[in-house]
Amino acid sequence: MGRQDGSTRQVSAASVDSSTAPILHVDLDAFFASVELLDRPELAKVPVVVAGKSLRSVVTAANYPARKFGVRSAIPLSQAMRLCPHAIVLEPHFEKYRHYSQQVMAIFDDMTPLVERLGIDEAFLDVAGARGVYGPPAVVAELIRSRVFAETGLHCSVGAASTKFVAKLASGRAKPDGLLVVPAAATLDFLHPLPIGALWGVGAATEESLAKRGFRTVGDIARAPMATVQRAVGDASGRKLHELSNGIDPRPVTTRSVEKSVGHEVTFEVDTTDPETLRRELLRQANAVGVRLRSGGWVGRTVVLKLRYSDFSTITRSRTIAEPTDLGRRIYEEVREIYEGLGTHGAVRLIGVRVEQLAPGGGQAMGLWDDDESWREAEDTMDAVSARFGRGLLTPAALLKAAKPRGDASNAHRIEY
DNA sequence: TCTGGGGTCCTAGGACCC
DNA sequence: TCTGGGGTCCTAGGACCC
Repeated sequence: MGRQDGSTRQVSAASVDSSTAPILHVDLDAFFASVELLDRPELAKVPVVVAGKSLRSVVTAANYPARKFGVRSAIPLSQAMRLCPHAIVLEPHFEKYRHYSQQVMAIFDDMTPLVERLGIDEAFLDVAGARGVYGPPAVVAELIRSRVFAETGLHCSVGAASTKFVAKLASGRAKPDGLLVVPAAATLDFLHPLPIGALWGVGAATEESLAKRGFRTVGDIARAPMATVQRAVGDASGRKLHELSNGIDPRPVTTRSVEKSVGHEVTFEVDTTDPETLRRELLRQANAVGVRLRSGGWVGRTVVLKLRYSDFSTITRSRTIAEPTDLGRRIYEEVREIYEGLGTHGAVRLIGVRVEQLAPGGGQAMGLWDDDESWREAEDTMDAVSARFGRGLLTPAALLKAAKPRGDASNAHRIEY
């Protein structure tokens, strides 16, 4: 606490004028790891890593003791274990994370109607209108932080600023368990010393291409002519980076946009060339995508197959169909045809199915097969029915009975709902 | 023990239409 | 007198974010 940084300060709620910083970015600290530690408080002070149990998994979260060793999200678990051999590895429990996420988001919703969720563990809040009820932004921020801890046991950090971009940077600076207010007048002093990697949309590749042209800090970008930046990274990104560097970010806090695509993908434990394995996986994923389309009330027009080979090279092949669909069966047909059209190929590391160009729709028939996948399809169907009509109306057994009469495995069936 | 799974956005080329 | 330009859709790939 009490970090000093030019004209911005990590503050207690009362000590700084936050009235020009009404955009909050709230970010839960080491979220997955923190949730796991609620059940294992004895591990709080030792390095803890959350990662899947696959040999090929990557770190999904690391607590702060683990980060001291250089362990970060998205690095391979094997690398994490080299960096920190005594780290405790815990398996993720996504249901639990969703539960805590909902609890925290409900607190946000309680403070202001202008909440923009950003994934599972962060959100933007516009609290300009909350002043009359709760006070200025810094007070609202501290209220949120204390409520989140009191009601969930989780710590979060908050950045308060005049724009979304600066608020997000500020919350990162405030971590862990802090609040950083950047008043509007302090924005450029705060931004310009930062490395260009701090800019939204500047990852490893862009950073390198900008570094080659002599850009090191956000201030360097801000002072350059926009056209120079655009030549380096393209028109759209160039304009965006130049504007962000000058503190310009007019994006409002908006309550959730619509989905644009739905997909699933899986990395095999061992690379495979077996067409049967690949087809089976495509069928499973196509069904899962269909279930999610139907439960969301969407139909999609473009079906995408994704393959990653042993050497990590990745291809996508897509097809746009005339009649949008929400049927796993239909998606599978397309994706299988695309796959068959590829001809021979090397060993496959990852396979995925995605459906794009979503539009509202649905309520069509759902396909069922009389093959080995029928049980799974029936379960998926149940999920979709439940999502629409609530649980308890039909049992999977009753559904299967309707779909698969009297041991006759030769006919395909459909059920309408 | 090299590299997950969910996404969004942008670019670039070709087809096609006017 | 052999080649323009704008707009839109489709496809493939890549960067990036959480």
